[in-house]
Parts: sequence; structure tokens; C-alpha cells
Amino acid sequence: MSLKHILLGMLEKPASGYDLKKAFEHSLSNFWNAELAQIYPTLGKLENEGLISSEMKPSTQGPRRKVYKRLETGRKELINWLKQGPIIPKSRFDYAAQLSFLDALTLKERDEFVKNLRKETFSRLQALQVFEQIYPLPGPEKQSEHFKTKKEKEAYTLQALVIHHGLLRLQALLDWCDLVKKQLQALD
Amino acid sequence: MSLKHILLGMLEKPASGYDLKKAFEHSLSNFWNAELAQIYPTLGKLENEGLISSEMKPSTQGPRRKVYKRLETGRKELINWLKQGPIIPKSRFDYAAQLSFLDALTLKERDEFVKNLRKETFSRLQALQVFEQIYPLPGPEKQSEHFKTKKEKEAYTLQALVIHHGLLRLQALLDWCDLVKKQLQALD
DNA sequence: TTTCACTATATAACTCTTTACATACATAGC
DNA sequence: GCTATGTATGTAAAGAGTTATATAGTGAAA
Repeated sequence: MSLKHILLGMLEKPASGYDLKKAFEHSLSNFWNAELAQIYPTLGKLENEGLISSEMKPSTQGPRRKVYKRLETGRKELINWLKQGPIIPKSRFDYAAQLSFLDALTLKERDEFVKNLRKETFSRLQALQVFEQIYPLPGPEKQSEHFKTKKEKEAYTLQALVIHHGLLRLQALLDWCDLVKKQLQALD
Repeated sequence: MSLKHILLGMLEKPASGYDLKKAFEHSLSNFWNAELAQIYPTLGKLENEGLISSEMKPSTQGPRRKVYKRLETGRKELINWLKQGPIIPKSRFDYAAQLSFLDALTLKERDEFVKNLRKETFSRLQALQVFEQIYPLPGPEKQSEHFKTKKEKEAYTLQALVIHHGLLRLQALLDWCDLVKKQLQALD
């Protein structure tokens, strides 16, 4: 189960289920998302397995928080997961499946379909470009003094790389939309 | 549920559950895949809903086949699904999540991780390029006489476009792997 | 003072998907 | 006769994920 390991990885610093959900809603949603209804039971399982521990803490805003902390066993489990090598999920591209059946629609409806896909893709790309400005990739300059520790620079670089994954992916999808538009027009 | 509609779309010509599974294993796996244990119950549901009908037919090889046929109600349901507009699934990129925690590994292990991701991506790209040669995109030439009917050319073009979706996607992933490699090397 | 918005945790019911298993016919090779 | 491979359909059980709902505290606006 990937979510277990993803939560384990996210618990670099102690956090509540609510905190983790917010992290998904921010930058992380580019590669994963999970609902609170899935996060809470999963944290519970991780605690039962002795990989994390919890502590109730008062909150300034609202009810008391259940803050989880990753244990050393949890860190080892995370490393084992990473050592397994990259997990490439099965492809699930609903819109591509839809496109392959698009001849069932009228010309006007087909155009509309592609236009909507392009619009949505562009909007997601723009949203990611905001993060790109916050996390530009480290250049070849010798401004390492910008980072306090090596570990800090490592974490930063990985974050920037994940954002770039989304950028390259969305740009490729945008290019594809343009190709589809061109080919559909050529069909008339 | 997307699988229902995808099977509905695939039933342009009558087919058995086994036939549909084989279609997934061939070209379609680039945007979707489903196990027989999921296909059979789903076909049963579609039949209960009156969207498709079935007929037992003898097979030359093995036991008798249950061949499903899309009904007019099924075609209308497919069209309604397409008219909803493009469905963009939630992002689930396990390997990108793994990358963001990669600082937990040694330098050698990180290199190995990226190398494996690139290798697997390249191998998938090569497999798709075989399909690209069978389904090249229609060029601007006036060789429409190559296709018997307009409907035939439409179906062909859509198929070629879906293959190109995979090509662009995998090429973008390959580019990203190279970027990751470069940035990880720069960290030492 | 009621409503809204936000923080915070949790469960129930449902849907979707995967893995494992069970059954059965046909053919080819050893 | 036995084994392997391929065709063909299905069920059971477990796991993953979504949607709906319940609860509860705080603060700010209307």
C-alpha cells in the first residue's frame, strides 16, 4: 500500500492527520491525494504496526490535536520501500479512453471536448508554475551558502524536481491537446 | 465508474470478456488495464442494466464463449458519458512520491533508483514505438483513398492519437529522469 | 445570536480493484 | 498417460479509495 509509505515519508516532522491532508492540498497533490477518511485509519494502522506513535496536544484553534511521530522502525520501513526501486503505477487516463471513442460525437462536440481538456490542463499548469517560482531548480552557481545544511539543500532539490515532474507532464499533455485539435480539424 | 463506459466503448463490435481482456493487453494498456475478475462482473452489471446483451456461442478453441453486444441504450449511455466532458483522474505517481523522500537513501542507492526508473520508462517507450510504426499519424497528403469510409479514417486517427499520447507522456518522463540524474549529481 | 468558516477527529457505507482460487475444454508434445 | 499451454468463465476475499455523515471547539461577521 503506497499511502502508508507516503504518510511515513511525510512524517519527517511530527504532524496530525489534518496537517498531512493540508500538505496534500498544497504542492503534493501533483503526485498524490488522499481524503481525511483514508488518512485517519491509515495513521491508526501505522501506529498499530509500531511504525509511528501519537500524542494528544492542545490546539490554539479548535479541539485537541493527535500528533503523530515517526519512530525508528518507521524510518527503516520507509527505506525498505525506497530500496524496492521505483513503483510505476498502471496507466489510468480516462480522457484518453474517452478520446478513442470520440467518433460517436458530432464534430462540434468533439471540438468542445478537446477545448475543455486543453483549458483544464492549462489551468493546472499555471497553478504549478506558481510553485515553480517558489522552488526554482538549483542552478550551477556556487550559492550553496543559501542553504544552512546539505540535508536542507537535498530536500529542497527533491521538492523542486517533483514540481518539475508535474510541469513536464502537463506541458506534454498540452502539446498533445494541440496535436489532437490539428488532427481532428484535418478530418473534415 | 469508468470501466463500465470503457467496456461500452470497446464493444463497437461484439466481443467476449476474454476478447476485451486481450484488447487491454495489446494497445489499450497505455491508458487503461483491467483484470478478468473485474471485467466479467462489470459486463454482468451492464447486461443487468440493459445496456448490452449476451449470447452463448461455440468456440473452436476451448469452452463456449459468452459474446456481448452493445444495445442502442448502451450507445446512448456512451454518448452521455463523452458529453460530460474530459475526465482527468487524480494524479497518482508513486515514483514521484518516492523521489521526494529519496534523501533517506545513500548516494549509490539514489543513483540506482533513477537508473531503474529511466530503464523501465525507456523500455515502455520502445514498446509503444512499435505501435507507432503500425499506426502512424495521418499526414497532410491526399491519400484518403487509403481508407474505405470516413468512419474508418476517424477511428484510425483516434487510435493513432491515443498512441501518441503515450509517446509524449513517456518522452516527458524520460526527460525528467535525465533532469533528476543531473541534479542529483550536482548535489555531491 | 445565529450563521459561517475553519480547525480537528472519526466512522459507516459504498464502490472499485486486485489477488487468489476454482472449473472446464482443447491441443500439442513428451 | 502426463504435462504444459492457451482458451474461457467465474467466485471469494481482501485491500484501497470515495462519499456521506457525526461530533466538537473557536472566532469573526452579519
